Amino acid sequence: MAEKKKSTGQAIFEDLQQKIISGEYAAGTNLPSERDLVGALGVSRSAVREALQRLAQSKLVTINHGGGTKVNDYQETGGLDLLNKLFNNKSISFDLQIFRSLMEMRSALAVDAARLAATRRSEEDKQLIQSIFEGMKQAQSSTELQKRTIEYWDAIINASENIAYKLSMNTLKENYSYFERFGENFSIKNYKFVYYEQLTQAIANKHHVKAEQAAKTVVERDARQLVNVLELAGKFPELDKQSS
Amino acid sequence: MAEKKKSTGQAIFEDLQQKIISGEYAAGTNLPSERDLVGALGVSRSAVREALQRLAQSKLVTINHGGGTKVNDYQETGGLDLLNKLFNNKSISFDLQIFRSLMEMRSALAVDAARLAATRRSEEDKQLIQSIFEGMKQAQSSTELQKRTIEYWDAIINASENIAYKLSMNTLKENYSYFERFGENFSIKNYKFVYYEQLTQAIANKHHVKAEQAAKTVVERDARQLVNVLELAGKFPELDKQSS
DNA sequence: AGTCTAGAATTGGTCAGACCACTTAAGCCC
DNA sequence: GGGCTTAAGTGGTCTGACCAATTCTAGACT
Repeated sequence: MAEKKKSTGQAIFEDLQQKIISGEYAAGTNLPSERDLVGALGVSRSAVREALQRLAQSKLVTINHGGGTKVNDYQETGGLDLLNKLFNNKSISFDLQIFRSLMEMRSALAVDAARLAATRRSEEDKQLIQSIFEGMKQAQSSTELQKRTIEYWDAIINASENIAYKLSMNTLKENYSYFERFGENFSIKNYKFVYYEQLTQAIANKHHVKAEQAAKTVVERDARQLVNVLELAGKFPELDKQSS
Repeated sequence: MAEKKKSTGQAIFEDLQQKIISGEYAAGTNLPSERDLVGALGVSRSAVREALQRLAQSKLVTINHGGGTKVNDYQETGGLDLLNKLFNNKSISFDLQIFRSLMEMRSALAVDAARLAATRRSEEDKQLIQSIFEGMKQAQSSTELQKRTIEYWDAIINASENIAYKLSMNTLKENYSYFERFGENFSIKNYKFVYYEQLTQAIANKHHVKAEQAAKTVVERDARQLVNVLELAGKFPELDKQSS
C-alpha cells in the first residue's frame, strides 16, 4: 500500500541498472540501440530515452551521438548513490561487505565531523546539539531514540561546516534507513549515554581532541550494537561465526 | 577544441541545475510546468523532459505525476556529485569553503582506507602498492608524480575493500582534477618520500596503527602543499590572511 | 594487395502533436 | 460549511517523422 506506481521510464531505468550491476550488460560493451530496446521492451522510444538519460546521469553508461551507448564499469565511475542498488544483487557475503563499508564510512565521517564541529561550532550549534542530546535521554522508544540520534549527528555535521560530509551523509542515510526496521529489536532500557555526554561536552568546550576521541568511542559502540541487532534479526548469521 | 557540443537536453539540465543551486528557483517552490518551459526555452517537450529526468535523478527536484515538479533543497537531498557544480556559483570565500570540505573528506577517507588496507591487503595489493611507490620516487615531472600519487591511493582504496570509499573517491577525483592544472607550479626537486615510505612499510607489515598515523601525516603534508601551490597561483589569496 | 574515400547504414538527438493518468482547484449541491 | 462532481492543469506515454554524428562498406585508385 505504500508502493507508488512506477512510471515506465523509471521501471526501465531500474531494470537496465540492475542488469548493468549484475553484469548481464558487461562493462565496455554497448547497450542495445534505442530502437532495439523499444522493440524488446515494447515501450515508446521516449520512455527508453528518459531511462538512458538517467543511466548516463548516474555515470553507469556513456552515450555517444551516433556511436552507441557504452556500459561503464560502475566500480570505476559510479557515485555513492549506487550503494543502495548493490544490496541483494550478489551473495549474502557481498551484502555483508557492503554493509560493513557503509558503517565504516559513516563512522569515519562522523568522527571527523565531530572533530571539526568542536572547533567550528557556533553558539547556536552548541545549544542545538545540547538540546537534542537532552531529547535523546528522554526518548521513550527505540524508534524515537533512533530518530533523535540521527538528528544529533545531523547537527554535528552542520556544525562541522563541511558540505561534502553533509552531501555524503544524505546518501548514506538513504541506505541505513534500510536497517531501521530492525531497530525494534533493540532495547533502550539500559542504554548508556555517558559517551554521548562526553562528546556533547567536548564540542561545547571546543575541545577537538576529546571530541574526536569521544566520537570514535560512540561510533564503535553503536556499530557493534547494530551488528548485534542484525544478528538477532537473523540477517547476517555468518557475521562472526563462519559456517558454524 | 576539447569542448564537446552539448545536446539540448544536457544544456537545459545544466541551466536549470545552476538556477536551482543559485536559488533562482527556490527550494520548496514548483518549477514551471513542462509546457511553460517549452515555451520559454523554445525547445521540444522531449528535450525538457529528459533534462527534468536528470534533475530528478540527482535529487534536485521531485516530480509528481499531475502535481508539478518541486524544487528540493540540494543541501538536504543532493549527493556528493553536486560538489562540482557548487564552485563559482557564489562568492570566492564560498569556493574556499567547498575546497576545504573536499580536502578534509579526501583526507579522512584516505586515512581510514590506509588503516583498513593495513589489515586487509592481499599479497597482490602489497606488491602493487610497493611497485607504485617505486614509480613515485622515480617520477621525472610534477605531473607524473601527481599521476602516480593518485594511482597509489587508488591501490590503497582497493586494498581497503571498502566499496563506499571507492565510489566516493570516484566523485572526489572528478573534483580535484580541477586543481591539477595548478600542479605545474609545484617542484619535485626536494620532495620528501619518507612519509610515503613509512606508510608503504606499515601496510606491508599489516601494522594498522602505524599505517593510520603515517597516512595522517602524509595527507596533512600534501594538503598543506596544495594550498601553497594554489596561493602561488593566486587562487585563494585570502586563505590564511584575511583581507591583508 | 593495400589504402583511401564517398556513400550507405546505424545510432543517437530533436521535434510535433495527440492522447492517457493523476492531482488540484473550482463550482455546485445539500 | 461540508462534501461531491467536474473541469482545468500537469506530468506520462506513444507515434512517426526528420536531423546529426558515427561507423561500416563497397568501390576506386595506386
